[in-house]
Amino acid sequence: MRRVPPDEQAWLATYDPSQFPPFAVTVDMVLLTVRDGAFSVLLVERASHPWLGALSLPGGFVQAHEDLETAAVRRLDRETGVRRDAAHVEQLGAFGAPDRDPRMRVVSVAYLVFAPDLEAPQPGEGTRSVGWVPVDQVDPAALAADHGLILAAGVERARAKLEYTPLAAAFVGEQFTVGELRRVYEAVWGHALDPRNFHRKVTGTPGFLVPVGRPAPVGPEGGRPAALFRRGGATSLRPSMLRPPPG
Amino acid sequence: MRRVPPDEQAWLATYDPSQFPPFAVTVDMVLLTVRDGAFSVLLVERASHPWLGALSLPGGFVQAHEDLETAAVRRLDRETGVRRDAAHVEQLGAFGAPDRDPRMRVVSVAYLVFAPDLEAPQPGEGTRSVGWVPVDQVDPAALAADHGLILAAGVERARAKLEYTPLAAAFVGEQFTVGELRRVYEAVWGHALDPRNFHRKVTGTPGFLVPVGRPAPVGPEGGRPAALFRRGGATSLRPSMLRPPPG
DNA sequence: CGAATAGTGTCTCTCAGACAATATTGC
DNA sequence: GCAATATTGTCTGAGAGACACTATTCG
Repeated sequence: MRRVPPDEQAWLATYDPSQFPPFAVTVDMVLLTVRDGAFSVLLVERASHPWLGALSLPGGFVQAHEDLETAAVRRLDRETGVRRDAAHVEQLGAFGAPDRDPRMRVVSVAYLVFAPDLEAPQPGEGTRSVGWVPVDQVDPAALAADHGLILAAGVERARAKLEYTPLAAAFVGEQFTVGELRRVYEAVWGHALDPRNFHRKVTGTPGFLVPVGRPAPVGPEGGRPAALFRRGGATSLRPSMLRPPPG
Repeated sequence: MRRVPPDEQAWLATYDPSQFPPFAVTVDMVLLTVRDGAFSVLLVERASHPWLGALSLPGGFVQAHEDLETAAVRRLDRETGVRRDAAHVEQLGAFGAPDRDPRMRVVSVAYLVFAPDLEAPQPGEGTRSVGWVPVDQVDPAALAADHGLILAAGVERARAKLEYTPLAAAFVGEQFTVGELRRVYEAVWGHALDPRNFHRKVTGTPGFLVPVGRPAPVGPEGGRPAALFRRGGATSLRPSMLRPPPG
């Protein structure tokens, strides 16, 4: 990759890596979905020390030669069955308070994942069980390490991103109706939205939705069949969706 | 801090930290300012291997028991003379490609800092010189390690944050005029803004600006003296400032 | 038919962009 | 006065929120 100059090669040969404080690096994932109308996060129950028995975000140690996002996606697939191309993955940030792990100095790089509602994920190694929990029913203080802090950051980031990106579509399937998309916004923001204004807004924003020929099957509640859409190519929404003020 | 259960104490006593891949953790800073109308970044010339002589972002290794942000702020003060309370500091993200440093596996946590225009900063230890460079005159490929990537992320984050936060005020002094604030937006976005519409927008946004009694001294160009303002208490701008479309 | 959901149209108010006009300084 | 910057005001068009109304299905 980079050409190493000769004098630097000589210097590297005399270099002692142990002069720097050793850290371990982990990845933790805030995997979010909308499930039965509830904005929910995937939590696992730890089957080993430390925090044996506590709920935590899925994650684990980064291998020596592994890219950070690769490490996150590898665990995503193995522990939850979520494939990378079926979800949105972005880095949330680094969390590295000195006392966040009793074993040693650990910096965790957190990843935020938006996924459609999935089949019940399978527990992976080192975890006892796994399941979706509505985010407003999670007790942040009960989570392992600083995972309450990481979860709060992920939830707030998700709520903000729905405003100015088309990422709400990452929470629904390949094809979806305007009503399904609206229920994503309502679940994430915890606010009812006017179906008529919402319809006008999303169908009128260029690049957000692409019409699919066929109509959707009628839902269990009856009603007129809705048109089906796919995600458009837009990466940002201008002007953005407006989140109702809290209250 | 956390109460450690007895069985976990026993387990900790048998725990071997060396079973996890060792990493070094650094902090790098994207320190931005507006200087003579140019959106600029602080770069240092490395005085040691690796990348001897190359330009890089200021930064360094995190100490064993040091918080990440503390490590960043400590270097900010020591290498540039910028005090924490005079600037805006936020985490930009973690950069950890396996081959980004030839010495060993290093994960860098990047911090983004907005500061007013400062006196010429002093070179610190391990750096030969230090100076402000307009961001559009930086060759990203010429920077050490992946600092071109980190810089690009910081610049884009800064441009976006001016839209929906009052952080532009972090680039000017304690007291400032509407014209000074407008020139910050123009420098960061690279777009001329209408002074009259800008004035109406910022003075009409609650919590953005607080009037100070006195008027500002007249500048070198003459003209009517401008009113002075301080930052208001707002943390976000709703509705946001609108960045003109690129082009 | 009524209930439920989908979709269109209409009105009003806010606000951004364009730009005229006035205010206050230095020269 | 003239040049330069600050500040206020006015018009117009885009768009958000409220909400009446029509369309299409199930039972």
